[in-house]
Amino acid sequence: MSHLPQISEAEYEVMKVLWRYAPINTNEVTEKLIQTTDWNPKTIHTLLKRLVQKGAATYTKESRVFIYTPLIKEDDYLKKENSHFLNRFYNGSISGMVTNYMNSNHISNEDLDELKKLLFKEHEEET
Amino acid sequence: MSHLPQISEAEYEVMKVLWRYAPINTNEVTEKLIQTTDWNPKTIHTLLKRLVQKGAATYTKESRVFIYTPLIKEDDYLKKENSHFLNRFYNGSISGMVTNYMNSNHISNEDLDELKKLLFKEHEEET
DNA sequence: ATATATGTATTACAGTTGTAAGAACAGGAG
DNA sequence: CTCCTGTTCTTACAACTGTAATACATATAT
Repeated sequence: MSHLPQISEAEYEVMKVLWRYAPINTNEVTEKLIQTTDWNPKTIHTLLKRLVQKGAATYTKESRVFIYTPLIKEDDYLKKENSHFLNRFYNGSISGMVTNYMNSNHISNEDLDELKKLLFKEHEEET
Repeated sequence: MSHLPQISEAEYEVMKVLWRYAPINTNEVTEKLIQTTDWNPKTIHTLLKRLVQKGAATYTKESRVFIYTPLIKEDDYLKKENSHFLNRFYNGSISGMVTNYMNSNHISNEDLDELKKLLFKEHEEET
């Protein structure tokens, strides 16, 4: 998978649609996105085109219509963004991030329980 | 504190120096940064200037030399970036982020222990 | 065959960012 | 008082982004 292209924030919104619904054509992508954004369809077309240029997605032609498929995996991309974020702000330490988050933001009980479950599971695996 | 200015990645590196060492003059900032980056001093000067323009920092003149001080708090900024990151990639859920991280990246034992400590503490407080 | 409509391709344009170079200015040396 | 040197200020410029508008091409209906 060599190295992932850099995807802007708006482009990422488009990628989320591709990851969830691909193969999906231009109009369908547009429909999905105008439900969650206020973007002009032309804008969405531009973003799709840029994603193809960057190698993040590709398409096949179904007569005159383009049908898009992502070329990079969501997990790989998230992994990259995680690392980048943690390195930038927390010197790579996820516990540093969680510490700061728990101190500065309100953490919901659901989130807290979920975290505990995660760690208990991990703990059992180790034992 | 109204709303925090948007700080680019390179500018953030400069802010870290200001947060740690302010009040600090141009040359001192430059010295610190050329140890950790390969930036030209001119580049650092530009970044300092942009931070002032954006309202992220300010300076006083000591004869011809500028002495910088941050105007925004590191914690506030981190909090903003945390939220932004979690909303963008994990729908605001920190447990989602930790889940993904634990599945995709190797987590060190130190980090894991640290996380557990954090959660146990929180747990005791609740009980 | 041709017009129409609907998709795609090209072009636009300002703001941000990375990365500096060059110009201008002021304080200290002589 | 003048010049040098170190500081700051102005300008540069391309890539990336957000946000589209306009132009072009082609499948389908008539």
